[in-house]
Amino acid sequence: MNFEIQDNKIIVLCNQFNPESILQCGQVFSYKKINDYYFVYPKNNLAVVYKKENKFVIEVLNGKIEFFINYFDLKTNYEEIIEKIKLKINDNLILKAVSFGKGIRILNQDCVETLISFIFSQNNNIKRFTNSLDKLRQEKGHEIACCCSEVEEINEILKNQKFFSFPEIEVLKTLDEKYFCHLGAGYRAQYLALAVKELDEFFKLKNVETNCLLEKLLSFKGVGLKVAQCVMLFGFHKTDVFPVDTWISKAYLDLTQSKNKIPPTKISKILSKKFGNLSGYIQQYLFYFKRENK
DNA sequence: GTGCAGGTCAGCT
DNA sequence: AGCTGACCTGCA
Repeated sequence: MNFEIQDNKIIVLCNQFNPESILQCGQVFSYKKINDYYFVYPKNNLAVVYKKENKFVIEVLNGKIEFFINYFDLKTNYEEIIEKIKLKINDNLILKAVSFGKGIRILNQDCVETLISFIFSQNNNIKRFTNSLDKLRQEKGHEIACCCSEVEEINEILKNQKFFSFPEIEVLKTLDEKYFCHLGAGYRAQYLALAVKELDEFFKLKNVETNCLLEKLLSFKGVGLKVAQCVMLFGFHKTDVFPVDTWISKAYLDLTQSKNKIPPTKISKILSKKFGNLSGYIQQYLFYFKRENK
């Protein structure tokens, strides 16, 4: 077993779990690191992750234990995935990236939250659009109530720190272009306004096959291949896609030791064909490695 | 001040 | 199909 449950806490027993790399590897924006505590607030849930007696603990402050077991993908054996990667790949850079990103897991995030977040992210800087997302939560979500932690330092932090839920679909549907402009979305505001109108239909796309899902996502204005694949990987756990952003483009040049620019669509095609359903995992390792070692 | 940022679209060949 | 320029705007 990868974990055990004690009251409202999940004690992580496997090695392949590191909150730093999980949260920093580019898949998620709904977290905050305060001192050595990682607060995560997907949808309307709240948990704090920290180290205790050499083990990581996920303390659930609001929400169900089951929700966070699924969220952190704790039932998947990442040792096995890494073994498969090592068997299949002999490339030095990728092996280095895998060892650097030890403890990365692909979260099971809400597809709506992922879609909205990644539309915000296009051609934007992280600071700016995470501010926009925080503002969206504050204004259209609600404050997440939380129970007392067993750690006194966490209770101290919670005195001054509020966390807000991601707005419900019913609320998102009412937001217009003007509102998204007010959040600082810039020209993406119209994309967001169009997207929220289709959320009822979008939400039903679970269990839809990869190609069909991709087609649907690309039909949204403002969703290109990169955002579509991020939503597929992070919001639908489709691990057979390889999102290519600026970091992966750079990593690909290292990988092939070439200096000519190659179109992202082409890179994505080549890499997903090569790595199959290991693509998503390898993408995360490469992204994290390249961004942390600029 | 000014150049950029986890891409995408429209308008070309 | 494949390439190119324009794009909101807060932050460094």
